[in-house]
Amino acid sequence: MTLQDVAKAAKVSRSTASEALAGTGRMTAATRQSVVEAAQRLGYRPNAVARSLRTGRMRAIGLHYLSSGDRFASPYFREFTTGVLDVTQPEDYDLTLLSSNPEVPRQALPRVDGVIIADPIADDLRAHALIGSALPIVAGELYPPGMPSSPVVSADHATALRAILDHAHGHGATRPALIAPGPNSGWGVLLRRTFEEWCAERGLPGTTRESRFGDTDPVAHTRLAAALFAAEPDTDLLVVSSEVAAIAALGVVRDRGRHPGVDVLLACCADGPRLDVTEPSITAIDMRPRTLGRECARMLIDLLEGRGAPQEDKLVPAEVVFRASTGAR
Amino acid sequence: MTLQDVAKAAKVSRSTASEALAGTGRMTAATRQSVVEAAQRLGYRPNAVARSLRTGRMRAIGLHYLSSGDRFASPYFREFTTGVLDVTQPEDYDLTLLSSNPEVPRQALPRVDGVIIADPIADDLRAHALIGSALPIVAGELYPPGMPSSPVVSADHATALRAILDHAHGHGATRPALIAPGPNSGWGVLLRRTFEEWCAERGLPGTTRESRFGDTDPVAHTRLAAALFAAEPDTDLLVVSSEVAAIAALGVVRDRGRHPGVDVLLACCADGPRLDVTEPSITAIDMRPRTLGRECARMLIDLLEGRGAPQEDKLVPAEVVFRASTGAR
DNA sequence: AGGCAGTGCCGAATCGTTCCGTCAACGGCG
DNA sequence: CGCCGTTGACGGAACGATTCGGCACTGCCT
Repeated sequence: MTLQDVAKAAKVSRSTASEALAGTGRMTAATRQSVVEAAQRLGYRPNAVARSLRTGRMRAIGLHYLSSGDRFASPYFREFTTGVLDVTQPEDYDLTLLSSNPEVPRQALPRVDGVIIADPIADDLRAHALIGSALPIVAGELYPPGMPSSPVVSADHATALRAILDHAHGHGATRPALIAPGPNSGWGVLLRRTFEEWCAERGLPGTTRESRFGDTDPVAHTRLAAALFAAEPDTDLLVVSSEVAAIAALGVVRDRGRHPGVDVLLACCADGPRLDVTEPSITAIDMRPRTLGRECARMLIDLLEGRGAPQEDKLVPAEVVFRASTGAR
Repeated sequence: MTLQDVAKAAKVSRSTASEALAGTGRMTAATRQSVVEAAQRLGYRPNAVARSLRTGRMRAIGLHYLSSGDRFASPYFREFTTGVLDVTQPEDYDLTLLSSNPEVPRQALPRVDGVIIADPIADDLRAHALIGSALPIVAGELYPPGMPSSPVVSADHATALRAILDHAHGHGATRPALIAPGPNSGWGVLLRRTFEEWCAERGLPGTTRESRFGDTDPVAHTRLAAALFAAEPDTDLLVVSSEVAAIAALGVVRDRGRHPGVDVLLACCADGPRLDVTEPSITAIDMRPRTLGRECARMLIDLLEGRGAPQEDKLVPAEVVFRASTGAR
């Protein structure tokens, strides 16, 4: 059922049929009408692929995660995706979750008008390929250093982290430590830099350790926290990056006979549902993933539709949820 | 950067270039090599749209929800989607969340090889359009009566519901009631039929009420439950369909001075995170959305790749999580 | 030498649209 | 009557790949 068939049925040429249905071109109302009726009658539906080939437009945007399958199990990415849908839906864009099976590197360019890269990671080859593809790209969260970049929408982790540090300092903490991802994640870099700057400003000795971005293995996190306390037994404030790490850290603090929320303050850079129900509950940064997703999609679509001109990086506020682990009652 | 350019650079024809890169055709190793190098050098990436137009294959499947934006906020659909990704990812298929902005009905056929319809609803025009499109379709959950259908993967709600009813009956319940969605959802129809059959088998008087599929307004559910108890004050077992409805029902039971889990047993046909923390916690059916998503994707991809031939409906087991509301200690 | 089987590469058609240039018909006007 | 502007519709060239039949050439066998 192609345009050709409709044209034949309406006894006009392909081009006339096309223009009739598109509402463009010059023709009598009667002609247009008869084409529309023929299309209706035959149940004609335009072939989106052919149309896209001709026009170069897809009305779809892509979403790329480092290994989507696993990532998608995390509440953060689900929320992020929901935020993206909040915008693509009313704008009538499809959202394509780009496959990222690392064993089958995709050669061809995705069938989308632009791509959102959620949390770009330095060694993600697919992300590099996308960035090098001339497709419009918007990133959710900062690029790690040395990665080719694009406009970025990120949460204001720095301000939020400082709020936590200030708060803990106000409660008497003077031996802070940070466990955060290494330099392959822009987020880790920012956390570390912010932490170190803050320590320098206060003249405090800051300890840092490096975790693996996206690591959900509690054992690894426990080991990391234990090693940190072994080396720096006087630590009285520990900031970790992920929910899993926070829960692991809680266990380690307890095992050492210390009292979380009292003589060791604990905080997490990424809020999660479990942090509210631990004992004590754990202070965390709400990164506003849904808002972030929304802003990414908004920026990308504005870019594609040529609305506004800005295309500058955007910072969305993040909020600290203070809980018992930093002394809140 | 098209195949043409590569061909020119390698001093061969378009067709030879195409075949060289695809690994097909007959040519000397040297020729093939030089094409590959030219492609490499020029940074050539095949245009997926052109390729799809020619071959008719997209290597992408679509996912349709009734109004994706909202739906996607629900844990059920997120889990379902994660399950779909579990399969599409390793198979290297993209997953397109089909836009379903109801105000801009899509004319064109989606750029996908097949579609999964999650929870088909009778009055969903887009679902009808998809089914009528000759694209391979797999549905997650039963079709409502009167809807054109396709292979279906569904959870075994009937067995699970019967398990709940039997269990409650064993605890002495003799006045059962069911509040479930009406005939526009296959799920609602199944629940109602199962309930009525069970009541008939036991010779018990069963009361039923109709809720709106996907309704997340607590007020509506409260009203429904209150009306039910007003009409049938002796009800000693209430089964509702959704998390929101269950929590609303709990309130209603309490307001009437009855004791949920003791003199009124309560159960829900769809488990959710909050049902575990209510007081008393509420017995519910775990519909295994992730498994369901996986099975849908598996079936669709098998269909597309021509593997196996079955394409028969599939039933995945659902499990009842017995909690305090049905008398579990 | 002539025939025949292989080999290596190319030309051209095709997928279904969109869009621009062209053209015949027609009516109005000087 | 001849010219011109307008109208309505059409033809054909893209868009960028895939695919297959065919053609020239080589080398071997008889």
